[in-house]
Amino acid sequence: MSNAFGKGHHLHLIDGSAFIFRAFHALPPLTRKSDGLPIGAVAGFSNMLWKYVQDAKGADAPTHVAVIFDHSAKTFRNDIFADYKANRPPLPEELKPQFPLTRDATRAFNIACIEIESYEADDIIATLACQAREAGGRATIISSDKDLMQLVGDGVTMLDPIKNKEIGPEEVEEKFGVGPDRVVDIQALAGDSVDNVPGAPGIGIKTAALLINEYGDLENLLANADQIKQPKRRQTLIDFADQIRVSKRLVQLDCDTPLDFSLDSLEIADPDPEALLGFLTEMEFRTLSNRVAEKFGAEAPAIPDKPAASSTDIAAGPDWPPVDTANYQTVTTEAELDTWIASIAGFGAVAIDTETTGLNEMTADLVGISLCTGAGMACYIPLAHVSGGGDLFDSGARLDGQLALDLVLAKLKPILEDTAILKVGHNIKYDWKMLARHGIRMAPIEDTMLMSYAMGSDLFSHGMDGLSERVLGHKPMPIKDLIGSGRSQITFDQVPLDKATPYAGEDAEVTWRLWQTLRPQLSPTAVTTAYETLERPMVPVLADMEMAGIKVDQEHLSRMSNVFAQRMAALEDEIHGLAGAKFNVGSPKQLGEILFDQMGLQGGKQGKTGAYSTSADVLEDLAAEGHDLPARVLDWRQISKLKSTYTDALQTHVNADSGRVHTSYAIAGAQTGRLASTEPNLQNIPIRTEEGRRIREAFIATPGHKLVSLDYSQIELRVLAHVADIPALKEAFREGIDIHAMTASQMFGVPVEGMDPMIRRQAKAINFGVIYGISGFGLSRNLRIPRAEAQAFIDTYFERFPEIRAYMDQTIANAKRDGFVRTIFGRRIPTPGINSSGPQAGGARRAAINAPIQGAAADIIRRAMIRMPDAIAGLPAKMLLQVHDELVFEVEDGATDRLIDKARTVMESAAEPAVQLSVPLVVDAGIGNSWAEAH
DNA sequence: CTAATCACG
DNA sequence: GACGTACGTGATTAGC
Repeated sequence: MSNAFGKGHHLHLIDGSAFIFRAFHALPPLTRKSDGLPIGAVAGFSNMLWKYVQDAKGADAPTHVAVIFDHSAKTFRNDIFADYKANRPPLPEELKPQFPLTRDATRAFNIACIEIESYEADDIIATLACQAREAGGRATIISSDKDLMQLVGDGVTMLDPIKNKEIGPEEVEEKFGVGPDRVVDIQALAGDSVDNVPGAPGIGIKTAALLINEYGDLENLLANADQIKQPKRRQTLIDFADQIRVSKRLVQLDCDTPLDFSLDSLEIADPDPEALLGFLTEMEFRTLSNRVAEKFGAEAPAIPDKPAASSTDIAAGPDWPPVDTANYQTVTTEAELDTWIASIAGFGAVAIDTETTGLNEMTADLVGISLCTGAGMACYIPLAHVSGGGDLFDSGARLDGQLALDLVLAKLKPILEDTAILKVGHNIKYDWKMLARHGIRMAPIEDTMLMSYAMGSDLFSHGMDGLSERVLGHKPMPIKDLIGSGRSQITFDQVPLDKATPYAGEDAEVTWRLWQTLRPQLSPTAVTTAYETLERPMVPVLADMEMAGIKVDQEHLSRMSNVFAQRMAALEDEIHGLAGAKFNVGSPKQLGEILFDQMGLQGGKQGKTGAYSTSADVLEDLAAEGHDLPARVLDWRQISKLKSTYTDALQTHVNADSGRVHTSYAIAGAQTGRLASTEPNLQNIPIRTEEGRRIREAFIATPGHKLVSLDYSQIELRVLAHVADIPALKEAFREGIDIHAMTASQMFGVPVEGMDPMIRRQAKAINFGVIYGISGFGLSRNLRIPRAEAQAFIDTYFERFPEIRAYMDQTIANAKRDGFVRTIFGRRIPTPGINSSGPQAGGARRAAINAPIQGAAADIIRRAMIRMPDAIAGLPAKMLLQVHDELVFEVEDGATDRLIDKARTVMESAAEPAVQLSVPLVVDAGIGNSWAEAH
């Protein structure tokens, strides 16, 4: 088919830019392993081209093909209208270096690659489509861009590559309400916010279609605009006629782009396997090169699956062999240990992992330590292994041949505390605490879990096994293989050494490799500062807080449990009486059946499971209608919750040695940068009800001490005022005005003095709603007011504080562009699902709006906590707890005022010097013998 | 092991 | 124009 393009020929025109952006947003931020070059969009683009090449054979196969790109942002349309496409967000940094590579990819596939200065891809596509048509052939535009739809018809069709659906004249008419030949008229009228085509204000596609169908075309419409019946519409068309004509010139695609090649040069040709595989190998696309090689019957190119040496003194080794767990040394002599110590000192860094008898660092015992200084260079130092269960007589006896724990720790201590030697761990807080219990305070440290967290990838969890599998392509042996699970589970000290050494050594080596791999990626993802100032320094601070624990009055809890038990029994009797039957009050299923089936109360089925909802909301509504049973169930549930989750459970967490409760904080637990508290969770101790607040009386200071609580006042609203730059809000915070009253005053025009508490409550709900990405529905439910009323509140709010809207729009745009948002301190927070459609999209948007606010507040208190130990070093005081915006200290009786003074200063200036907030931070303080008194 | 519920900021 | 609906957590219990 080498004759000139004409009848029987079929030209495919691929919208290259659309492919690139789709690839960029569809894929996680992949980087080339050898040098960290961002490569995700190129990878996706190449995959799409490969798929295209595979599919483009068959009945309706193209004879000619080209991929068309935009050359640069500035085009001749900017001469027509300076602001054309002016509100496009800037290109993501990671994407920029990928543009030239997508051209290389196109050429590697042996497909014509076309771009022309000062013309858009759309112009070139239009011109080529025209030429194909005039030559008597056909053209298919592979794109879903609505701007190209005007070209459809008469031998030209479009193909939506996502839905794999053809777009013909019918589909165009469905979208625009007119045929392809009038699409530009519609676009000229309706404008386009994405491309910043102004159009006519207040006229959308629907109205435009109505008008064009009535008047035939745009010129006729404008000429007869004075006959339009609707006065506003008439005036708009008369006033904005010029702007509409300019808009038409912006959207109109002509067939006169100067081309220096002919259609014939676009004739399809098979790719040259060598060139294609060369390109894919250079990009290090393993899967795709294998596929391509298989197709061509060529040998799959070798792509090293190891990262290259990073810019560090410590050689990573250019060619890591696969992890080999068979040859790790079991260190059992002093000489061996000394050799390792000398080697670590020489390397200047060591990956370390501790093996223990349990998951709780406060109660587990140290069993052994593994170390790694490079690929294949790992050892395990057993310290407290015992003989296994196999031998009844010997079981539980300490195994011979192990070095003494005290000796090993004494020898390791200088290395582990040497400021010139890095200690690398995965979740190193655990190991830090294990060693701190033996008097070793490791420094300096690195934590690969926190590196992964700081990078803010939503691709995988930050646990070592998952991270290793995905980052290193290596699946570590599961701990279950050694200790089993369930009833027959043993502790690590019972694991025989020939199994313990490979396992423990592997953990250290994987940690080492993760460190070598992740650390060079901190900088390209611009999270080095976040990692170094917000994550890593938290480790020793939290470890100290967790080890300190808080004193709990166990008898107080026990007494409360007894009281609660009696009240629950009484309530159960009453409930059974009201129901006329005995049932498990704690079973939502049984309760639902009693309420809605037996008693016939109103309240529909909910959710996928078809079960009735018996949530507090539902029960409260029923109680308000005067039903006693749901009211009693609500009482029962409150007591039951307090008993089972707090008064009972807390007692079991009192440490036998310290008599205190030691929580554990997850640094990488929450997406937003907040901490999470577990075992027990001390961040959700009741306070909102009088009943629950009494549980806080059980958290007490040790004799001669007080508990001091300092909490940030309205920190999230202050952060919002700063990041969204809302003058009215900032002013109020600077003046120290009641912020909710101010909001109410602004919205409802009432004076702050003598304000109705009801009005203030509504304003408060709106203020919080804004932080969460408010909706009329949500607010109406929260305030129990009609939806329309709630929506009116929100409208007024946005009118009074227009900056909020701008902030929200900007944040969502950033999230869509990058797949993450950042706090003002540089923390990166992933926004998964932000580019999805469907019901989850709304949730993703609200999360994206909330993340920089909640995250910045989390950053601020982290910064305060990190500085706190030094700031209060001279005082007889310990920091014990963090509850998101509150810090709790235990302080000697005479030092409370000095502590408050120091701690408050640190907290109120915590944002500085990184960020100079435009609102003051205010910290309230309280002192008491119990947490209830102090808060 | 998941869903429902409810405790906190 | 419809559709679903406040953000972030952890612990407990029921029930498959």
